[in-house]
Amino acid sequence: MQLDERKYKILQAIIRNYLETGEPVGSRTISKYTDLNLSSATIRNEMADLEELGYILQPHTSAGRIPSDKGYRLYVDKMMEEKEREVEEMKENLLEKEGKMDHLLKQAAKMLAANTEYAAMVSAPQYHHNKLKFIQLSRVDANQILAVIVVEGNVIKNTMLTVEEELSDETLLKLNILLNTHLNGLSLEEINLGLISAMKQQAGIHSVIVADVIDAVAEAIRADEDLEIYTSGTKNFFKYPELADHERASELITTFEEKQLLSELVQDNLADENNTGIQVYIGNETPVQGMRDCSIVTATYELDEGMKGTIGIIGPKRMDYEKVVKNLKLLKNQLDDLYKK
Amino acid sequence: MQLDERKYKILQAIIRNYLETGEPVGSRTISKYTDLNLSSATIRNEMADLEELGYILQPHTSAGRIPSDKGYRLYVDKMMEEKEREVEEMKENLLEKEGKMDHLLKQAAKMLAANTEYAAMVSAPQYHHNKLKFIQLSRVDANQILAVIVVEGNVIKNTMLTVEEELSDETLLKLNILLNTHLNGLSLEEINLGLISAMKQQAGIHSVIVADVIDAVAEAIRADEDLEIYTSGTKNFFKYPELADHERASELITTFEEKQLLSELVQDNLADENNTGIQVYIGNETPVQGMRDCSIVTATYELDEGMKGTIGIIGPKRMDYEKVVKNLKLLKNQLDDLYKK
DNA sequence: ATTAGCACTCAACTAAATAGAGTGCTAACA
DNA sequence: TGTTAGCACTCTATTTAGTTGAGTGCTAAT
Repeated sequence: MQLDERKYKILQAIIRNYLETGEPVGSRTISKYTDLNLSSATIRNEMADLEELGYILQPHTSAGRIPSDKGYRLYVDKMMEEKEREVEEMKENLLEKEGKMDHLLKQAAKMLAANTEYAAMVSAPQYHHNKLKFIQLSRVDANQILAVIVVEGNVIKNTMLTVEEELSDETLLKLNILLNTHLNGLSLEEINLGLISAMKQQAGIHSVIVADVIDAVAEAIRADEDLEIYTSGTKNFFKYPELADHERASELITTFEEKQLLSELVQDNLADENNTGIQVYIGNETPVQGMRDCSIVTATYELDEGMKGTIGIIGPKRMDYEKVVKNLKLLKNQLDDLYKK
Repeated sequence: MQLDERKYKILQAIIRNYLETGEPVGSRTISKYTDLNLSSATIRNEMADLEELGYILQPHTSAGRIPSDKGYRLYVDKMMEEKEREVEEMKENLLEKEGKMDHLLKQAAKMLAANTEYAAMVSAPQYHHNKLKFIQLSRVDANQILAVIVVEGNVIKNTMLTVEEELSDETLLKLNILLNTHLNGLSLEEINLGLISAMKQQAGIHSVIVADVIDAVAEAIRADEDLEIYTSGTKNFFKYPELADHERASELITTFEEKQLLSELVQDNLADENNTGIQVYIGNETPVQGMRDCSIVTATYELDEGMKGTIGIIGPKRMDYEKVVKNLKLLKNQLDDLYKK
């Protein structure tokens, strides 16, 4: 049996209707809803076929049909093609003031959640393949040295170092020069043991400081572990009865709050080199445990200098994919353009 | 009518029992539960009195009694006196590694939530009455200057300034000296308009940079707006049926997620000078809208150099106050001692 | 002052009845 | 051959009535 045009139209009608109501949809509804001018009996026959093909299923014998994951998948794939061009031009300016990055991203998450009425997440950009730009040691107290490390993309990291002996201005200057001449422009991979020991040798009795600074540098460049994820719109889970029973809601909200699992999702997304566009995970396709009853739609944005992050929407399987995709594309464009202006 | 010893014992028994079960408790239960050796009829009489006094109430005519806010209040006040000394000695070391502050606080929130089985919040310390310790301008790029500002308590703030003309090393050094000599050791209040204009004059054509730096300083010292609050244990709301119906849960979780209102709670708490210990808000006493059905228990911790923060538990009114107070005191002590070691 | 006893109340549960949405199948129709 | 009307059937959801049981207030006896 093949999925012909009419069958797809019926499937689409079922899905659209189910998206709205959240209730299983029956043959009579479709018969009236569509402009196919078919009786409910004919629809029933077609629905039996669609069920056999695995696109829809019945919660129980005498209920209407609901879309299966496979059904959603087909629908989404077709829809994505259509929407591709629609977003191209609508690049209004939603992001008011270019405040600090974290405020901005928090704001973005909030906006996404508000616009879509689903739960939203925004990951801070990951700094991949980054190079050291600048190091500065300054004396703050007699025994405290502040190390400021600036990495490509203007990521700044501060570390306070405690030193035993008091350092003279001259020594400090020397160390600054030593660090900058050796390390500037290098990536994490390029700072090898040979280089480090050479530097330590030159630093003489101050090699401890050099070691500390290098540790800090490593941490600043890596910055993997504290991948920040901003979430918003948790309450929207309650809008969809199929997610809102205690068991499920509790699990969902925990997953959403802990962010550990979301973080893995983001990592996967970013690791996938050829993933440039929108990613849709339906039901069991999701890599996130505890969100099997949801759909997740993500997009990857890229700032200047190879900083990549992920934005995403989490909602019921019957989410309004069109709206969600539109919103994500919009925000993705916003973020992509952010550093180009 | 007076609240005598016996009446209080019955009230206490009612509350204890209600804390456990969450169900209205009847006279017969109390008659057996306590060692007062009174019949249920007698208890009934006393309960009628207690209700008249406003300490307990009936959800409906033929149900048992539940504590009113006033009842909880009395119970908590008495309990607090008793528990005061008990915590004094138990200062185990729960906080493993002294990582960065934010990790530690996140951890603390998690631990609180896990231990108490309620929702927990931990605010990052506020830096009140803080003084400027150190300023450093460094050139990163041709047109980019990095300003590092260190405030008492080693709070560090970075700002990237973009400059029109390229600055020479010499100019930069001059500006550094200018800023440090004028501003170091001053608090926000002490940096007045006269001082600022004097500095601008000395800076000559570079007065724009001075202004920018001063703005950054103001922000660094204030740091009010981005009061960080870490939360954990949202899912615990679901453990208590009286909080878990959709309407309420949705509201609660939003409040908890948005943190705006929590932030106000923290501010109030910190502003209250003579609030050194544990604060308990029962039901309508809470300053946080949308948590009228909850109790909130908070404690204020204080790090070195006048940095204060708040930790708190949010749960149903029938929360296990004893456990909560114990846990909060413990964590408070941990945090208080953190910088003394 | 305390208590046993009784009539009364009311939420919560149970079981049966009913309604209604939806299906599959069959036979008739174009 | 594809479409449709019609009917018997299924199954959930809702309603209704009846039952249970915990708990109360009041009264009269101890």
